[in-house]
Amino acid sequence: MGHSRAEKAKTHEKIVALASRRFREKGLAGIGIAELMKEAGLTAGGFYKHFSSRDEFVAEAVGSALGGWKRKLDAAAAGGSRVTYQSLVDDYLSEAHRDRPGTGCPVSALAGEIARTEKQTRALVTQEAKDNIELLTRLIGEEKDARSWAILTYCALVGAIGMARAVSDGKLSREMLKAVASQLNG
Amino acid sequence: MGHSRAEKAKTHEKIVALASRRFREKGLAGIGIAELMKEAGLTAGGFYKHFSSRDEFVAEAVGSALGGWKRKLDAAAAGGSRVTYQSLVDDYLSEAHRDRPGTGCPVSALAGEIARTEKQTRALVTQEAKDNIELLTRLIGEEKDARSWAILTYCALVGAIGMARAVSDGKLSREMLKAVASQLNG
DNA sequence: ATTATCTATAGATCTATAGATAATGC
DNA sequence: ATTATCTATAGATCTATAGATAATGC
Repeated sequence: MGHSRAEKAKTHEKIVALASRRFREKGLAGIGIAELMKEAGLTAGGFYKHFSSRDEFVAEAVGSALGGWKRKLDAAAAGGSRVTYQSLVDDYLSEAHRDRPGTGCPVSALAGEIARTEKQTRALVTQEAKDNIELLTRLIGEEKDARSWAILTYCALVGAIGMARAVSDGKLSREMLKAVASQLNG
Repeated sequence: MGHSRAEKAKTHEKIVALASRRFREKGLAGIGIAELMKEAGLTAGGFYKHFSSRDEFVAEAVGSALGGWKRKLDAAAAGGSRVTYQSLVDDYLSEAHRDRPGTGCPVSALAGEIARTEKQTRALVTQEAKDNIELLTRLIGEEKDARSWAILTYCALVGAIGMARAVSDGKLSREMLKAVASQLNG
């Protein structure tokens, strides 16, 4: 029975981090509180001392997934390794990203389900979309319809990973990733 | 208590058609058998005389949604009203389509969840994707990378509708539909 | 006689809560 | 004394099945 307030904060963070991964892997309805708490090494009963309801919890976990993804992008952009439009497109459309939804872009994994959640969660995705479109617009640079092309890029990336995960034909899946990357990188 | 074999077939079709719509609206896990049967004017008990399990039923309902969507496209292509690349893009990216997932493209509504189903259902989506890519390739015509651009188009369409439904900002949602349409139509 | 649907219910699972236990922190 | 977690459980819901009812179809 862990106990100090500091430990409670750690426990809280651990549950949310685990959920942000599992929800991306199994869907927002694909895993229950009991299973999540068990995986976190806890019992189900303690859950409601951390979260007031499942819905509020889902919103926090999705927020954490979005925040983590954004931090990943920002860190890459800030770090020595220069992020370019092309490197971003290529990394996003990699087979590694396709095969690891749990640590990948939360929007591509959950957009369909998020569209059906209450406004609170959708507002988080809205901010994420705005940030990503602005980042892409900056990376594209000069051209006068840069923002418009950035939006096409973002939608194509999200759609391509979603489709590449949904089809059962590995060859078609790879072709999709390659074709979208090559057309975007032009 | 309806009764003849002909009526049973009708009942079967009615349940599947309703489910193909509700699943697109509420997600594959968003509605249960009891509620579906009630909406169809039946009781839950009869369900398993029509389907051997929920999973098999979901596969059939998704198949029906995909088949219906394909028939819609084929009918439009065959009918007097000429389908062009541009008309297809514009119709797909309409606000009407965004706001009516139940009768819209099943892939944009369910790709994320289908990626997590067994192979049977994913094989259906694979065929749908192949057909749609070929249709788009034909519509694009001459250019030597027509197929590659068709794949980009398909992924962008699916991604744009998914994103436009997920964000809570109506202005951003509309901007996405417009931007993707204008970039694709060149 | 057969069978399509209905009534009733078993058994599993899921969210949520109440109260017990064992730490922390005044 | 307070509180973080655990044990136990209520109540709802969900999939699936067994047996009854009321039609069809030989």
